[in-house]
Amino acid sequence: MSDKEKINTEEKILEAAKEVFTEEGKAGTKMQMIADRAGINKSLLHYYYRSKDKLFASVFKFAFGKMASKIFPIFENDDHFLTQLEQFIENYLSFLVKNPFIPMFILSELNKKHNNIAAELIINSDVNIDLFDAIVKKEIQKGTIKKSIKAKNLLINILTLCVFPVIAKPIIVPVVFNNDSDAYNNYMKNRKDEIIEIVFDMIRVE
Amino acid sequence: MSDKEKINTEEKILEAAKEVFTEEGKAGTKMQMIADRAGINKSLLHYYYRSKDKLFASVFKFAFGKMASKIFPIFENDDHFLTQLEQFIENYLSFLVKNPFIPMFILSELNKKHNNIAAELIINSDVNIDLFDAIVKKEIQKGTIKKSIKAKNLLINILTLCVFPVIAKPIIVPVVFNNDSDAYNNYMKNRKDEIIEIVFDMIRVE
DNA sequence: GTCTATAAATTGATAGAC
DNA sequence: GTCTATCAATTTATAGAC
Repeated sequence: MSDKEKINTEEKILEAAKEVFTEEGKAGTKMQMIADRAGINKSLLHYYYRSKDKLFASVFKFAFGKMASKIFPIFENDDHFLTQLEQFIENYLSFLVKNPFIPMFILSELNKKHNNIAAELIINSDVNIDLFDAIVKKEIQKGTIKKSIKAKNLLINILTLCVFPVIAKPIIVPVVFNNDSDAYNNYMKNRKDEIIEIVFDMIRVE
Repeated sequence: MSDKEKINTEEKILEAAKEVFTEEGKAGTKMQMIADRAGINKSLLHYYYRSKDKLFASVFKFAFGKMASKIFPIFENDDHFLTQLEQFIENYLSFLVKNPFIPMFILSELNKKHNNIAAELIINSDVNIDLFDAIVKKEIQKGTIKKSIKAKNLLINILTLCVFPVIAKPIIVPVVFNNDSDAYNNYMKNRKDEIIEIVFDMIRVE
């Protein structure tokens, strides 16, 4: 059999594994579910990925990498800081709405005591906030944002405001919007402008 | 054997189940773990709670109830709205820091497609935001807060700012604070004042 | 590479002695 | 009420035919 088809099967497995793991979590995922979703035999999962742990590691690594890639390179262009901020929030929110299970999956697995695999992958990643730190410092010197702003706090607040309404959807829809999904969707449609207003108020020079 | 000891065993099981379920999730929890944590025989779990599903339902109900009880009655006194807001944020944050796994547990289980038990318990609960809605409306009429404030959005934003830094701790500590736990703890110590400043800025009449 | 068959271990749940 | 023993089902993983 050709190399091309080998790649296809391996890819099919990984795609199916991404779906099932992110939807059901590591412990809730069974190898049979992944095989069914990929439309192949269960044995092939082991042929390509050896064990459930190794397949999970691949999926978690991908999910965290995708999340990080959406967050960290966004301030690498030369636009005005406020423009960058606005672009980031729009871009990140749209990513989250399209991939609502990824942040929940990452946070949930990291909070489990019996999942060292996930925690170690984070520690061994080279993700950091040095770039964002430097940009904020520069903007403060330029006088475009409030002097008391701390980069770490600002970043956490921005991510907070974007992520939470997505992962809390199953509780917001019934409790806040009386099971009216359209009301929630409409709320999320306006969320970008709301976040931008809040964040701009945070950093505005007084 | 006396009624008193019966209650003690049943309680011991429930306490152990709360710990294990919230830490490891439903699928990640094994009945043996709960028995070990409670210091009793595995069979007793079934004697008192019939099945894993029923025990999970008890724990989820408790967790959601505890969370709701911390959120919703706080605006039922006659204090000034801003004072109530400040008290709520302080109270809720301190609850979250003491019970960091409860919000993650609730959100994680609700986001799983194969967990109808959790979703149904939410739908059948009578939690709603009518009271908070009414209070915000009244404050707008009194002119103490901005006219354009929407109660639903305000509530989501407040909860967002409180909950996220707690559930995202395992990612904030390594990525934002370079594995410096003390820096994170210090950040959380100042979090109350930071949230209050943000929220007051949101609702301030211009 | 892909399948069937099956091993080996785990786990939820029950029976029955005390 | 609490324990030991055990069942039955599930699930990860491997062996071996094609």
